[in-house]
Amino acid sequence: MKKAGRPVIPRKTIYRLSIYLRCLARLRENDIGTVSSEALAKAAGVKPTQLRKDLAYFGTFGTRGLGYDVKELSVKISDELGTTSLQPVILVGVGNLGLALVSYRGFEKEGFEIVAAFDAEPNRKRDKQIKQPILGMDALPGFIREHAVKMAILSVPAAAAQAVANQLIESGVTGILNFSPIVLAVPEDVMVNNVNLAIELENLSYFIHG
Amino acid sequence: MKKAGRPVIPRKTIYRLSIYLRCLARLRENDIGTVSSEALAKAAGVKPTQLRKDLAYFGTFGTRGLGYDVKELSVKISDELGTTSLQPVILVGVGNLGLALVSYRGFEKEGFEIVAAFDAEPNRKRDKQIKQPILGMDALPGFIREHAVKMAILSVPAAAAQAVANQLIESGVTGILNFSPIVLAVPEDVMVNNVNLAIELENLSYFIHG
DNA sequence: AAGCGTTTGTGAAAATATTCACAAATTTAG
DNA sequence: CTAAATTTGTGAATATTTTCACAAACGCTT
Ligand SMILES: NC(=O)c1ccc[n+]([C@@H]2O[C@H](COP(=O)([O-])OP(=O)(O)OC[C@H]3O[C@@H](n4cnc5c(N)ncnc54)[C@H](O)[C@@H]3O)[C@@H](O)[C@H]2O)c1
Ligand SMILES: NC(=O)c1ccc[n+]([C@@H]2O[C@H](COP(=O)([O-])OP(=O)(O)OC[C@H]3O[C@@H](n4cnc5c(N)ncnc54)[C@H](O)[C@@H]3O)[C@@H](O)[C@H]2O)c1
Repeated sequence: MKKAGRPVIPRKTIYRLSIYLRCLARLRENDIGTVSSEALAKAAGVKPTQLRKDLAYFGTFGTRGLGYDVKELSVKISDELGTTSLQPVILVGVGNLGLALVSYRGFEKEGFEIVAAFDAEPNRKRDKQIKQPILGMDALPGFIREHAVKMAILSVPAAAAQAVANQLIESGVTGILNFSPIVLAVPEDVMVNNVNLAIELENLSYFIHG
Repeated sequence: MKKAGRPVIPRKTIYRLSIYLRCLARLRENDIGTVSSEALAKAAGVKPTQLRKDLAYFGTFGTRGLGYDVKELSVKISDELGTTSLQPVILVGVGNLGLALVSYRGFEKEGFEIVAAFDAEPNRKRDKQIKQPILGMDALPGFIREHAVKMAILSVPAAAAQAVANQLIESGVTGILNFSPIVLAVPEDVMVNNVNLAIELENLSYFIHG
């Protein structure tokens, strides 16, 4: 679960490293060679000391008096996050949301590729204009094992989510990005990241009202 | 920004209250009248003490020896979150993702209604089978003011996100659910919740690999 | 090559968040 | 009605995360 022989890096730090990586990418696009912790932190929406502390968990990359080399820091963070090679991901549930996700071309440049989609009714969905194959659920276990897929996006209705999650885990998936509005019960060696849009709205609503 | 005259409730607690509310809803569907902190915490994926501590921020609702009344606790949490009345939300950017969100019928039962959608090219989108009107960006400021809209879902391309956010804020929006993969710069009385799917995948990837 | 200005890296301190431990309240069984 | 069994609510203890404060390191200018 954790990188062996290395300090345990807090979950929140890992999350922020992803943000830094995206800010650095934009600096690179603008041909900016070096950046100070102050400038990068501002772009990422955090405090400079937090940025430096985050980086300190896995190395020292800056030059005092100057700042960080944009390209070098990008590579170091990528290395740490393990996003240097393209990772295969599958998606289950090609409905309204699933289709939008499968069509999205933005994941590839961030290191992920949705290699196949699965649905209980694959034939109804086959006419869609997407490059991935849409397969039936019977093909799921074989595909996962054959392609050594470790991550899945789950966008089926809430009522089906736990059952589908069980199938995924059974076949070897250990990371699930769950869009259905329920809390999945999973073994502790499986990690679930929930994206619950109603909760995000509710949260916003609470904090913006007096 | 905060509820006046009440204790400050941590952001993470507010987030979990939303989760408890959804677990309670499912208990209600199953006609379960009371629940212990242990059972509810298990359903929500947290520890019982944390659940009790979270509730303690804004009241005491349980009966010792018995647990919580499911219906009563639901109402109390809803009250606290302010989700007792339907809130209007607008969406800007009716592309692949935006269309899925606008079509989604699940928000209403959670207290939110997407009342209108906006796009730079509304006419190209008008053939879609959705109940909301799709309007041009020129109609945005008027609509926001007229309907006193406070929250917006932003699903435009990254390159347009900051400019659109500025327009929203200018017109009176104070809460933005941002799907574009950039960090928005906003005044401090405006709150942004980011949903960045690539980061969620990256995060999963980190923790599942050894 | 010396001095100045800048910016990093990091222990220590402060702030937050979680968990523990247990008294108090209440139900249930007898 | 009493005693045993539960389960809450919460102060105190831990753990985690963020922020502070400043010495050390480096580039740049002269
Ligand atoms: N669409 C949104 O904007 C949105 C927003 C928030 C949350 N969600 C959640 O995301 C999930 C998907 O939403 P949606 O709007 O795309 O729903 P949808 O009904 O459009 O699509 C669900 C898809 O899952 C497939 N499916 C159903 N049972 C299955 C099973 N057992 N195995 C495999 N596939 C199965 C269906 O055939 C369908 O294609 C839901 O849980 C929903 O609550 C969606
Ligand atoms: N589709 C996905 O699954 C997905 C996943 C992760 C992130 N995102 C992010 O969500 C956002 C939307 O993604 P998408 O796939 O729906 O993109 P899209 O290109 O399909 O849709 C974008 C829509 O925004 C409209 N638009 C463009 N500029 C505008 C402006 N200035 N004002 C108003 N409307 C404007 C376009 O007309 C289009 O309808 C992007 O930022 C993308 O990076 C999408």
